[in-house]
Amino acid sequence: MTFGELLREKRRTAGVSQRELAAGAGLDFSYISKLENGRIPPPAADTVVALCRILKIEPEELLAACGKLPADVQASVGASQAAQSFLQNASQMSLTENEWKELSSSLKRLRDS
Amino acid sequence: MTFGELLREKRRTAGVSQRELAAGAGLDFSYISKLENGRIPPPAADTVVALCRILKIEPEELLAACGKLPADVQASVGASQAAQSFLQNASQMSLTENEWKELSSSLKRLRDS
DNA sequence: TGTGGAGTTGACATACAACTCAACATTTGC
DNA sequence: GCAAATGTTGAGTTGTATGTCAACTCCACA
Repeated sequence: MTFGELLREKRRTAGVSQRELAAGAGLDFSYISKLENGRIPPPAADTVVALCRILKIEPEELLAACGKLPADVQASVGASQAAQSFLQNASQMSLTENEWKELSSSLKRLRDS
Repeated sequence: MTFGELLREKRRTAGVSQRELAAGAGLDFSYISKLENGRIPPPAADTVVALCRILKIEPEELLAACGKLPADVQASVGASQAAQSFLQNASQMSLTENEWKELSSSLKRLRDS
């Protein structure tokens, strides 16, 4: 499932036209068309988030489909040395989705307890 | 401590000239000078890693000083939906260095046990 | 049939990242 | 004190990201 195919599916499900989606996100409608048809690479991560806001969906799935991190996440994670180490290890381990979910639980426990 | 100041310190500690460092990493020596003096923004993450290889140091500290993630890390983490969720939560929580280290322990336990 | 909504396409624009090159200045070893 | 090593600076280059604009097509339907 490419980014474009996914975007088209989500947009149709939301029942909006390319023009409506583009206007909501402050983009040109022709740009949406080219994205959906894979004519150009996926947009900037922050643009993906803006599109998801209009489509009223969580951005994770679309972000994952284009392999990008939102700018704020990138900044906060990139600035920490321990986070850099963590991510390098995680990257080398090729974690499964379930393993990432386990880490999310560990994350929650950090502050809950 | 800016990226440039840190780079200069690490380079001096390693006892190499700007020209030697640049040659090892396949760069122009004038580029190193400008980086050290903060005349230009930090280089691409992969270039930082290349510099660290020449300086024989671990890349995390320099990477953190410029807030960037290596391309391979970015790709592997960005492609996972669960990793996207994890990082968005982690980002919002503004984790301390120690908390990131705790998560590294959790990461290790995932596969050890 | 012709009009309006929806989508597609090609050409172009703009900005920034990530450098190089050539010239000059400064420092250091002897 | 001077030659070689080292460092600094300004201008220019190249590529990629991230789009816009104008022109077009296609289709439903009144």
